[in-house]
Order: sequence, then structure tokens, then C-alpha cells
Amino acid sequence: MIIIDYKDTRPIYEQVVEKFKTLILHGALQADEQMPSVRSLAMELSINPNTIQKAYAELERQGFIYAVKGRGNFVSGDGRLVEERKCECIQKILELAREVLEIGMTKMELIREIEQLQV
Amino acid sequence: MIIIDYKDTRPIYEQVVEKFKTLILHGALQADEQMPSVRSLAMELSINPNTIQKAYAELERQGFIYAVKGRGNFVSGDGRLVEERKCECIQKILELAREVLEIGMTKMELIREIEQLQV
DNA sequence: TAACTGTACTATTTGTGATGGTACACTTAA
DNA sequence: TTAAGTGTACCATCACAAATAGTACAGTTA
Repeated sequence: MIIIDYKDTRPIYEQVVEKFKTLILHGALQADEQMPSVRSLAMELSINPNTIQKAYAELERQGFIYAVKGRGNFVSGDGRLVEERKCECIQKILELAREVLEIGMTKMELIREIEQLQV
Repeated sequence: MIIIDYKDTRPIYEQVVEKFKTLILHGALQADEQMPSVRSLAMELSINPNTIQKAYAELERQGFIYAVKGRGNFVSGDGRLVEERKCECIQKILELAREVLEIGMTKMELIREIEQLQV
């Protein structure tokens, strides 16, 4: 379900956060579905439970999951999260687009690239 | 010429690398133009010369500048760098585009955003 | 009650970024 | 020839974040 890339320079907890955000936004994890427990996921990934705890705390801070003491962590069903992520992506895309246009690419070429994109 | 953003979480040397890459790619720094010396730039930015040295070493590794012992660092005139940067940007853009399309945006909407972009 | 859950600590290790300082080889201009 | 400026290569040190290791406690559930 989650794979850690040790070649990735980003910290482990950040990779875990990203992976779960993607799974939730894509609907692979449904609203109110239970997340793997801190201890079991740590065991599965062969890392420390504290690292998962840190990732879950961050996911909760960002509104992707909610915690219930003694029961577990669960996926939040907040629909606004998708919209927020869309905005983030668009911002980044436009920033990169601005740069690539500044160094000589045309809007036509860029748009052509996107049109040809397979999803 | 170069400004360090201490709110930026990225390391200083990385910011310096990025800034110079942009200046070179945009032609603000011409081929064979002399870079500020390690010591003078460090003085100007109130940081350690070793940090600038690290940034310059990275810029040289990536082919943006070349060093001449005793004389200084100079901008490389390699035209392929612009093409390489374009490819990098496109890759990132397509990656983000793929994500934003997967979570519900349409190609039309995305292309519209780029069309409206002011450069 | 036992086994699971989250949570909160503390201590420690590790790696990277950054600093401070020294030294040496090279180039250039006085 | 000399002095000042260049890059470069070290070393020691500090600061900080990431990650580990371990313990403890409170809540839930079968």
C-alpha cells in the first residue's frame, strides 16, 4: 500500500504523508475508512512507530484524517480537500509554465504537450 | 543580484544555485562572464565562503559555470542547458497535470488556465 | 481482563547544513 | 619580484531535523 523510497531525499514521514494524501484524494481510501494503526504500519514498513505517528499527526493537521483515542485513525470525508489540492497543483503548474515560457517555449508547444498527455 | 530567503526551508547553497541557474538561463549572465568571487559574494550575502563554494561546485557539476584556478568562475556558454531545463520543466508540469486530471479537472479547464497566463 | 488503539514523553544517534579557520596553488597587476 | 586576489581543500565545530529506541498512560473492544 505504501512504499518508502530511500533514494528520495525527502524525510520518510513526509513521503508517508504524500502517499496517503494521494490515496485519499483519489478515493482509494474512502471516508471514515480506518487507517492502518501506527504500530502495524511501522512494523510493515520496518520503521519506527514514532515516524508514522508524526506522519499521521501531519495528516490530521491538514484535515485528511481524524484520530479517535483507543480506536484508531480514520479518513476524513472533507470534499474541500480535493478543491484545495487542485488549486495547489494549478499554482505549481502555472509557476513552471511561466518559467518555461520565459526561456523560449511557446504557449502552443506547451498546450500541445498537455493535449497529448495520456491519463 | 542574489537574495537569500531565510523563510525558505531549502538550504542556502541550494537557493544560490537556483538563482544563478535562472540568471544564466535567462541570459542575464552572458557566456564567459565572470561570476562574483567566492569570498566577495559571501561577504555581500553575509554568509560563509564555504557555502558559496559549495553552490559553485554544484553549478560547475551541472555545467552552468567553469572554474579557472587563480582567476575565477565563469559562465559556461552551453546552449544545451536551456533545452535541458525546458525538458525538466515539462516533465514536472506533465506530472502535476496528470495528478490534477486524475482528481477531476478537465484538460479544457487546464489549458484555459495556461492560455490566460500572463508572461 | 487482555489485546489492541492513540498519545506523550525522554534520550540518543545520525546526517546535513552552515560556520570558522587555515593552508596552498595559481593568476594578475603593481 | 611581490602583494593581492582568485579557487580549492581541508578540519573542527555547532545547530538542527530526522529517525530510532524505549517507556508509560489512557481509551476501546472483544
